[in-house]
Amino acid sequence: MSFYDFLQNEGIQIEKDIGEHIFRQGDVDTSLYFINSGLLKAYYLSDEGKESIKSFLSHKDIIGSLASAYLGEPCSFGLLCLQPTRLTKISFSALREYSHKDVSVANEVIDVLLQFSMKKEKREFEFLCLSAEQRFSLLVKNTPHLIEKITQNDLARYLGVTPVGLSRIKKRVYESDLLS
Amino acid sequence: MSFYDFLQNEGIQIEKDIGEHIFRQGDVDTSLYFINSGLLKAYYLSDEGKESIKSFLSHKDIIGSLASAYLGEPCSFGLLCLQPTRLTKISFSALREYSHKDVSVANEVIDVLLQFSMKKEKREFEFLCLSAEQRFSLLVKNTPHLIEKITQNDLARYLGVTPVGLSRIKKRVYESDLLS
DNA sequence: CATACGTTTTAACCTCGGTTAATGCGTGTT
DNA sequence: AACACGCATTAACCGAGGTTAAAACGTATG
Repeated sequence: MSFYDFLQNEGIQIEKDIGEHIFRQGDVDTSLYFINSGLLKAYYLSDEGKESIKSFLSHKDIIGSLASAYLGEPCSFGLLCLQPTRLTKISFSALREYSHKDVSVANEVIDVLLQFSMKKEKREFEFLCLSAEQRFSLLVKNTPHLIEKITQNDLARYLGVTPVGLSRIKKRVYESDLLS
Repeated sequence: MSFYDFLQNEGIQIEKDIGEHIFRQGDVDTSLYFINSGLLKAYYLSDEGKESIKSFLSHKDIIGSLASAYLGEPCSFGLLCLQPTRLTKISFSALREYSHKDVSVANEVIDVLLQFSMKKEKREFEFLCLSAEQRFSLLVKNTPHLIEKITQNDLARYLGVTPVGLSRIKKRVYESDLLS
């Protein structure tokens, strides 16, 4: 038994179109979602209406609200399709039950969580140690394909600046590129 | 068999004094450390000499470089004692071996990783969505005991501002508190 | 006591990014 | 073709925080 067998056996296939939500901020959703294809954004919405993007998700990513699945809290963020998306929905508690019975599934879950933790540590590092301009340049270097698929509004809200701010950053970066 | 049995049986007790390092940025260290007592800071040092503090660690926290333990990379941050500290050092790979043999240990590791992931997501949220002033106010509210133990220099580098900046933020916050 | 060292505050100046608003640029849609 | 709508850029103004340096505090240590 493996994690992917679990996905096959226990997962529910879901298809969503552009603009549709998987869940909304404030919902209780105790599922995890494995993305087969498409593109989504996980985003926070403040009381004042300011949107901030937590992450973009695509093929092979796994997403869900841990606080909701693990603690039963309402989701602190929403999950929205930017492209038509096929996902496999699984129950977090069912996965935990399997993990208690099956040591190899448990260890695959550990691997998933280790990958996830390292990803979050990397983002923490970027916010803590780098400027918005450095975060932008790094993103251009590391995931140029992603940048082509999303609007600059969304890219800005992912980097933690406004669209106006990102436009200025781009101008600075590309002008200094011309000199070198 | 439980995770704490593992700590007892396989762990090595370590004592360190103020100013001593557990490991330095750039080292390869494939251990995890359980903190019995004391206080540490995990911190990044940039090429230009700028320090940024990733986290403060104390009683019952677990720390280690995942990238180093899991992938064998050099540690991207260092770990330094701010108070005399007693730790239990365990081998990451030994823990992984135990997890492969013992389903209950594996599931405790899952719990540890879930807690860790939620902590990192919370910090991501704070950098992405909140101002330095809001992060400071939240820290005062949530962990007032920590603030008494560390210098304002370290607090600033944890919040992602300079000590000068934090001094201004404090002044603003306390002056607006007087009014209410 | 005197000195030295680290911490915190304050001040002056500057830079980056936020805000608002106007303009221009696609790309549908009717 | 005309219009509307969302996206991107630009400009003007503002504010938060960075930088540098000085001053005000401790609190060790000789």
